[in-house]
Amino acid sequence: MKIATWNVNSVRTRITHVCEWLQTNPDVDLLCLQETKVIDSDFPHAPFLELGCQTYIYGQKSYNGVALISRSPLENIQTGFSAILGEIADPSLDEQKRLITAKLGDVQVVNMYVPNGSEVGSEKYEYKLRWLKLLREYLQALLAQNAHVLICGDFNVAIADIDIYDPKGRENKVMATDIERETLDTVLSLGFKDVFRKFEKDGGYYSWWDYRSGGFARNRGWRIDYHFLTEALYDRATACAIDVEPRKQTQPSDHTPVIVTI
DNA sequence: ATGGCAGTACTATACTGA
Repeated sequence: MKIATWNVNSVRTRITHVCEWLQTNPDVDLLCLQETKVIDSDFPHAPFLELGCQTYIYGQKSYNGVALISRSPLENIQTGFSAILGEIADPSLDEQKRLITAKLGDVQVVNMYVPNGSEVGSEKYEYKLRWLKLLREYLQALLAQNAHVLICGDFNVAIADIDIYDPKGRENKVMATDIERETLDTVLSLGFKDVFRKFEKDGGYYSWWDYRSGGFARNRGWRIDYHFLTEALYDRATACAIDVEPRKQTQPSDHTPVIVTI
């Protein structure tokens, strides 16, 4: 089975890119989208249905939004923290639509769009850290119910210096501070492993490049989109690849797909 | 050191992203 993750930076603007990519990659069973940027009633279902895909969405106006595009029907779709955790102490953590989960075969897939954090020390940065702390509780609950859990998406954290084209000064940069890394580490310590690094030990591989200053042409990127797998799934995985082709096209998303084969 | 690019909502420019 192949599961892909892709922050498309607006599913409506990127609809042609996404559908062409699904046609070029017919063996991808499930595509996890982030930053759909559309309310549910305006989601472009038709192009996906025409490709024989099922759509499961969780969106909001202008910002955030996640979706699952699947070749076959999925089961147990749940959106937001509270669907798993019940009432949460800080309801603001469910106001932004960033989290959807479903079962594909024996794998519980979690598709997420972690908050960016804006600037170190800002209100948004604190929100990101609180969001990640609640994510730990959420995943703990899912792990109690499922043997195999795969979490993927835009994590907005480069987990190691090797995942940044130029890590100089990263201690004070959002997406790369020690606090963000440690907070995410605490989540992953529940038993998740970065499957990309099972197959690739070298640097220079990224999933996001700034639109500005020719970031992609100069390969000045960051690896912030991941699949983290529980142990048995990690062992089963046979490949994990970043597909840079969509990033080369005109009017691309600033992120490109990452695909794991299990 | 700074700004640079892009999408949305709106209809000029602010907000957000990373």
